[in-house]
Amino acid sequence: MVSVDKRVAGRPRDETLVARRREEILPEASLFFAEFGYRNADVQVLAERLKVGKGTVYRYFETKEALFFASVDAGIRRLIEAIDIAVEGIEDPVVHITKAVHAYLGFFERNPHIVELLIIERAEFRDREQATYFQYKERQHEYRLEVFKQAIAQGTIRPMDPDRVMRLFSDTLYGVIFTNNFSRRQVPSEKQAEEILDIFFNGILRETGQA
Amino acid sequence: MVSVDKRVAGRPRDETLVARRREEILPEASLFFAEFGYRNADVQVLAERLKVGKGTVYRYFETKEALFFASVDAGIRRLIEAIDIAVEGIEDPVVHITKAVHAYLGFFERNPHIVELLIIERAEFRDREQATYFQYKERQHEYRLEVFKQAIAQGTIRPMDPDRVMRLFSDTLYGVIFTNNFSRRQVPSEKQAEEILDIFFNGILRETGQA
Amino acid sequence: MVSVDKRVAGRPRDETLVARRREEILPEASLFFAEFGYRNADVQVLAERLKVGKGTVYRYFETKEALFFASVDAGIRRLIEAIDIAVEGIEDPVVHITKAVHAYLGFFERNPHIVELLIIERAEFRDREQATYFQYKERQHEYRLEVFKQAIAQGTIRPMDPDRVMRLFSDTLYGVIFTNNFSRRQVPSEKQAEEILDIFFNGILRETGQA
Amino acid sequence: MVSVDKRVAGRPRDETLVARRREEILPEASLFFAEFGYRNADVQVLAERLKVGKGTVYRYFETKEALFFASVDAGIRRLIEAIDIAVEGIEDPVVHITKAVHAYLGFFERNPHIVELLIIERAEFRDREQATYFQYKERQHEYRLEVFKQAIAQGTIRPMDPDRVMRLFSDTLYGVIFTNNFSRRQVPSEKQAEEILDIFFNGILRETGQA
DNA sequence: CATGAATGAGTATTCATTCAT
DNA sequence: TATGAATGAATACTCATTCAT
Repeated sequence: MVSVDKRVAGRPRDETLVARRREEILPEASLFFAEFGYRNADVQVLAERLKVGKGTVYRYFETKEALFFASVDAGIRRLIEAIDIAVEGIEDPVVHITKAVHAYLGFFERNPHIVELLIIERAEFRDREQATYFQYKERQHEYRLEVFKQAIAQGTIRPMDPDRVMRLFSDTLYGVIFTNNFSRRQVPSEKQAEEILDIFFNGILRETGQA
Repeated sequence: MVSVDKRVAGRPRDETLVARRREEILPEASLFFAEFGYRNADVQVLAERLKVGKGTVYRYFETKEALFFASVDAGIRRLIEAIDIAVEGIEDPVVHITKAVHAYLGFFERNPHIVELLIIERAEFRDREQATYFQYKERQHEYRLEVFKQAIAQGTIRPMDPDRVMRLFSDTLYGVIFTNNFSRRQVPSEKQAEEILDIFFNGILRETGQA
Repeated sequence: MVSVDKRVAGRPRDETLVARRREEILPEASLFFAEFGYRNADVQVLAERLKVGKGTVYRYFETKEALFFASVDAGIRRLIEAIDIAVEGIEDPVVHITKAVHAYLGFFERNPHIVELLIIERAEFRDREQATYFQYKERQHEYRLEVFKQAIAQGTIRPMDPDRVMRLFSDTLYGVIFTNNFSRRQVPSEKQAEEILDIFFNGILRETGQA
Repeated sequence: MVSVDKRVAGRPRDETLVARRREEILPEASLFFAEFGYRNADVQVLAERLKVGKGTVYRYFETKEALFFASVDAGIRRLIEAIDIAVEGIEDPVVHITKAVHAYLGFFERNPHIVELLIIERAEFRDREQATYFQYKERQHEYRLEVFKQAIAQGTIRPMDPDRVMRLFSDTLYGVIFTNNFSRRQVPSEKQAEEILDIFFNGILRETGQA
């Protein structure tokens, strides 16, 4: 991730430049799309914010669309990273899940504009096979699933379909970040995470038993 | 100069026509926006589908934007209605909630394109104070909240903040319909509702007790 | 001009109706075009003002263009009439001219919107062979010219080309009504007429004699 | 992240280009509006005549309206210039006036389309406080008035209100150029100027006295 | 490499006119 | 005859993308 500067001989390798420029452009582009949406976002304006020529943006990203996807992509990658770091080395499944939920909500609390990108992607590119977010999610799926399976195996979680539990977890989180964004709620992510976990873990009925 | 003010009748103005035409246009418009998104939706194309002139569409809806909002609006109203009918007269809070969840998911199973409209509204009109969906939700809020309070009062639901429970419920459902839509999941709504309710009511941990 | 009501037998003759309706529509149409210009004038709006259906307007005037020309035409005809009445039976050429100038300016003082029509006609229909105004003017030309010739013959006016004098007279008046309109001057027409006649008759130089 | 703010120059911004392009576009635009009027003038067509893309026109003029006003403006400025040059350094008021009248009529003889622009401006933008022409005229007013006052003071022009004389002069000229344009008269401007001056200076009556 | 000038496809909206009732 | 619902041609303006400098 950190590009080592191979400036050994006379001319720095282009490879580096391209990567560097892209890294410079993307964060601004994310904020930019989040602010204006896709269609209303004028590349000229982005170029001005970046203090570069419009042509330069196009030099590093083939099309506006590619730039947008790269922005979403970078956001998702950072989300995955944040979660990975949070759960790194955690053995206990319940703690694992807890940490993951906190990391997820915390990430979007710190990067609210990334939610916008997800919405925009879906709204503008309705026919893409799978939105970026879900592509990544699929890749993480097996790994995360393991945690649930483990918890069930060790009896912490009652016997249920791990897949559906996991799906519901992630749907809920997804719904929460959307709704936070839509309604401009200001609940601290820490507190929100605890509430969610409480209900998910313990249910809402007094007599635990059956629905 | 000399002439009776009210002359021969001419074609009488059909007072119900406006309402009728709008009813004819809206369902098609909903599908249309859901298919193309807002910006990519060419009113000309909608007119062709409706087999009317473009001017006719504009005769009944001031602008494309107004048409879009009317489409979203109609969708939400139908959702609210569907839920209201489902819970009508149900006294028991748990049954009430159960019915509502089924109605909600069932509605979007039958009207998947309405999810698209919600997404599009948010993506295109990011600065609207509150998206249509949430405006309606707020209105229903107090009423739905009562159900949770009742359930807590009668001891069915353990003592918790009814507001946050309700929020989480609705966030989850919201996340579920979005995710269903995004990932084109084909889980029957009935089954999905049951899963959600099971987890919400009972939690996922075997030993109920600790957070 | 005053349509006699031939309502003798059962059904009134259509001829009358057509004329009557046109007479009802024209004055309103004149004001209407003067207010909005030609392109910005929406026939629908005119119809509303007249409290008739849009189709009715089209029943009596083939096209919007025809309606506009008819409006201009009616205005010009009224101008000519006003002048004719003013100079009727006046023998003395100087008095004749004086009366005509007063009548001309007085007419446009009372009917300022007709100036607008002249301007609009020219602006919108730049390629018409001769604007309505000038068609009428040509017809009056010979007759008015006679007055000048007479005045020259009898020595009141010094020997000059009667045609050019007359043209300049009319150009000046034309310029005056335009400028009055443009600059929204509020000089009473009586006074303005006198000023013009003073200068035209006597010139501005102290020593009268040669150019 | 590490990068010098000012990178390789790239294509330098040509500061004079904007001015140059506007100069190139305006004359064609003037002819174009004069030919079609405002509403009938399709910017696409203008672009074709200029052999540039439509976007280029819009790059240098915000809107069609702005382009039109700029055209009128440029015309008027050239008129004022032409007159200023003609009267430069002329002391004698009568000669001054004479030169000015010649310059005025000569200008419109050479630039007949500018008359059209004045008419169009009035017809299309009826509610503008003061048409461009009159804005400029006001600015020149005081200066021109001085000439008349001088002539009266030195006794060349008989005692009269200098303001009304000047107004009538300019109204007449205005009427003349309009009428020339409308009726497509082909009188050489030199001759026309002389005629006007003859009548204005000397009047038309044989016995000079007063009306 | 970097730039920004040029381009033209794409689209909402208006309104004169028609014609069924 | 009177009406007004329906129509679709017409057009300003935006902005992604290209490419000469």
